[in-house]
Amino acid sequence: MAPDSDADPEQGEDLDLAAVEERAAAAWDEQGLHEAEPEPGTESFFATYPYSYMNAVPHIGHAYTMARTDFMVRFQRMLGKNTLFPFAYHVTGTPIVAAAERIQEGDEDQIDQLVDQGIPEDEVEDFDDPEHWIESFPKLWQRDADDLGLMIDWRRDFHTTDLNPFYDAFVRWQFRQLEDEGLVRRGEHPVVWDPVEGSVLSDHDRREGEGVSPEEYTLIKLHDPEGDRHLLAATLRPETMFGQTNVWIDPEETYVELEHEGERWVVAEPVVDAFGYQFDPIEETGQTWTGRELVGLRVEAPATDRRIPVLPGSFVSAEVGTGIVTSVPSDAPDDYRALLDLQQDPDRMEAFGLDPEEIQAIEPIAIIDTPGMGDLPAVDVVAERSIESQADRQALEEAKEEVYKRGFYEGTMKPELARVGGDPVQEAKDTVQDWLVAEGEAEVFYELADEVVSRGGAEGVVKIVDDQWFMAYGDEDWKHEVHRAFEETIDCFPEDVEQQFDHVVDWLDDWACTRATGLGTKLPWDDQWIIESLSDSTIYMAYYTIAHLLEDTDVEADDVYDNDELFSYVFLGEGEAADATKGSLTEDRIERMREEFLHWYPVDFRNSGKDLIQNHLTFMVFNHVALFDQEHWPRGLSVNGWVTIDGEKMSKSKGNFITLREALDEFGATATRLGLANAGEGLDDANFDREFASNVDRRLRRWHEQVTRPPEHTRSGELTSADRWLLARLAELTGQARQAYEDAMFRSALQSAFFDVMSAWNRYRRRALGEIHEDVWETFADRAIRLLTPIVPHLTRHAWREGGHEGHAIDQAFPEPEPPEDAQAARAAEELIQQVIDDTRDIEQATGETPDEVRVFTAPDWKHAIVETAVQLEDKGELNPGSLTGRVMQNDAIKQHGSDAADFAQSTAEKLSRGPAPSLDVDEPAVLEEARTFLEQELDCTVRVFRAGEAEDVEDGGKADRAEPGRPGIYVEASA
RNA sequence: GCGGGGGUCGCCAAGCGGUCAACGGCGCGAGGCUUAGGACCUCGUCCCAUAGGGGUUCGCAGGUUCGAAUCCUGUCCCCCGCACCA
Repeated sequence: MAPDSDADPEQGEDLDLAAVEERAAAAWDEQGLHEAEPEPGTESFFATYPYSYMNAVPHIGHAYTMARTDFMVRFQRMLGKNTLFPFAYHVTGTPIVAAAERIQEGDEDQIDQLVDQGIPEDEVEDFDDPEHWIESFPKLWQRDADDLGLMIDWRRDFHTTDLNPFYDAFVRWQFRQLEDEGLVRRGEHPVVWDPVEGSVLSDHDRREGEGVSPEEYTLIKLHDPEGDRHLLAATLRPETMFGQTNVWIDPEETYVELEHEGERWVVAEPVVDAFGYQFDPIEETGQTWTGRELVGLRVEAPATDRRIPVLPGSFVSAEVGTGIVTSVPSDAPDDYRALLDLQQDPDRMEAFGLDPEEIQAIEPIAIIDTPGMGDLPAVDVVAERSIESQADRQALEEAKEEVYKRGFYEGTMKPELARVGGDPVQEAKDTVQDWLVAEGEAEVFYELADEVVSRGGAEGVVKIVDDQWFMAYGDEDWKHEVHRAFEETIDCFPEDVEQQFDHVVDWLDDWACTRATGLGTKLPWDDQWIIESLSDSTIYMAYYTIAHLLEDTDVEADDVYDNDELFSYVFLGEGEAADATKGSLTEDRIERMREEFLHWYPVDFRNSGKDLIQNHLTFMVFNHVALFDQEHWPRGLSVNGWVTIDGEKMSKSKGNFITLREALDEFGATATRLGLANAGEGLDDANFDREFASNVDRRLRRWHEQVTRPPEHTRSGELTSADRWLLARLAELTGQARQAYEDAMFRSALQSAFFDVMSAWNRYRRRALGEIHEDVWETFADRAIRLLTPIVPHLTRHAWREGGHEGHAIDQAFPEPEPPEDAQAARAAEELIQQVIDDTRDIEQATGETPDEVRVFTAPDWKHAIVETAVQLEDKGELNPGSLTGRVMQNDAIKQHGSDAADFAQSTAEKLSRGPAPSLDVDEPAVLEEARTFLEQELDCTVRVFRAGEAEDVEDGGKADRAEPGRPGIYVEASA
């Protein structure tokens, strides 16, 4: 299409937005607008959006985040920067594989999901192969992103995992680098395990228990000296071990003996399997007991110097922990209530052969000080809540919650306790656990907080793997460098999130960075592991700079694979290009990559949803800091909230889930973009208002008409005060819009660039009585188009060309404010006019009369003189009623007004100390006289303007005396 | 509990020491335009008021200040995160 062939085929017709969008997209394509090439000597702006996972099409939330990135890119382009906005496809991990499996199985839910996303039913079966997802979804993303008008350079796209040998090579290089720096470490890790499949049971493979993860228990070894074995009691609160008074077992349960590394352990029978996954080797000795048989045993408990008895507790369940509970009646309501139950039941004691005297003697031991609670919180809470029995499960759960929370977060250990006396409970917990484990008095054990069932129907268990790889994000030196990056190189949008990042950096610990299953890149030095999805995507923005020079070129993958010299040279400047040359990979080509990287890097703006603060965005900074020179650390991180639809959270069940495709089909690109800009800004959840998106169309048409069609009545020559006012206002709005765009506050930008510009224009047209100055209109149209271009580029391109300009709106410079020289006076004049209108309307409203004639009396010179003096005094900080009165009374022209002058001085001094001074450089009579016709139109009556003191012959109702600078006296004459 | 962010005129939402009865949008009311409706434009939309004013407001209670929606303290409530999940 020739550049001019679209010159307004529908001029005079209704604006056909869809056609406008289509032509703009075609023209940009033709122009190669989206294809970013390094331009030496030009400042670059590299913006990215975290590539999305290719198991679904983009929805309106993705669109929000992507559009914001695009707004910024286009704005920066208009500032003259060379911009790059690339995109890629994330396919690492298990979801795609799992979903493909479900299609194979004919899973209806999964099929429906695909159909809901717009996949034709007869194509659904093709999605039984993960690679089909990887081929299909990127196309849909590309289609929708293009239709939304994102300025993406698709030549640089790619997908992750070893299905893409080039990216695979890049990630392998990255991990070898990290490994060299000692930042990838190996350790133990509890995982949820599918015992049937013999593999990790990831969230996506679960039928039940999504999101459930292992909980850490401490197994306390309660030594039975008689039998030289240990009863293993499971607890979440090892720090309370100082308060043990007894042990609870379920008398109806079977207990078995296990042997592990020479020790004999006793646990309830149902938990034996779980032990098999966490303790290796472990064997059953064949010895078993009923719980009843264990009652009365006396065991030695760690952290106490007493032998404590094993007692029957009906609340004990083998479903939780080990079926053995160590009893801390001071802090555990369950334990205390069970103790009371037993103590109050002589028959039961007798039935179990217990000595009532001994049982009665058991008392809770105070171990924790909690502000606002007694020494024995469990005792207090059981009494307060009148809990009558250990069988009252719900009341006890609530009581436990209350006591645990308060104790854990606010309590401190009693000072007399060994090792942890005086410590906060939160710290003591770890201290005691470490101590007991080190002494061999306890073991760590994991259990699932809730049931997990695999899609195959197997019940998930916890398994300890001992060869898990971690990113060492817990490393203090590394954290320190990351903090420095936030201080020195990174700007956060909005600024507040920097504190959140700091916090995340502080609490972040080592991150399990490999998985046993799913798609991904194999860990280079241990290929049974696959690098997980958050770890293979931390520095890939660098890969964008060269992706198009590797993929879909004649470069052979083999020449890149494990060619670490290549990446080290391109990204780090290490070595020489010649070192990395290999086969198809020529030195020229390598230099070209280096040039691209140096031109584009670092990332200037990375925009994502706020959910990525605590993982991806932080990881990204960690990895950049570890690998790159400081000059290539990220520069800008931008975060936005979630998108709600018409004020409600988007969800499939509510039926308000909108894909980007649906939005585009319903509203078109322009209204969708405007709706997204209007949806929100900052961290708050944004609201995509469908009504706005469909109604904004009308506003756009009107906008379009006004910026493209010259007004009917124009004039030229001298500028009037109305003209100057509009120019001043446009300058002001330009400044505001510019600042808002810079800060990624796009709703504010839209407010200034669109709504406020239009409302200023409306006022101007009335104010100018329909006689529009042709230069002013030109300026208005030019500003309106440019200011809005980052948000609705299709429409502004069209408007720009209709205005007879060459090229694209997007190629124009973003305007500078450039206020006219007399802007201040122009605005003050307009304020004066509006003041008269407002005051008159107030009077009308108060009196209920409709005026026939309004007489406006401007303040006399002597009042101006007083205000002027007041301003001078204020500037010197000497303004008060006395000083002002004294000063002005030295002036004979003022003094002759006697007490009127004194009173006015008094009130002026008071007013100025509170608010701003009225503008004194307005020739009020002239301004009002010039605006008289306008005033008459607005007030719908005759308006006459007088200088105070020059109108003795008209009735002024005493209002002429009221006149003040900036606030003329007004007399309303009404018939009726 | 910890970290972050909030509670503003029916709804959404700006403001974050004086220019604030408090921007803007939606909704609602009135007028203009129009054959009518819609769209558009204007005015109004806490209470009182026949003169541009007064009163009471910005979760609640105190406080600092000549002056507070804005600062401080306390208190109640809401949202997000506290991970190994993409």
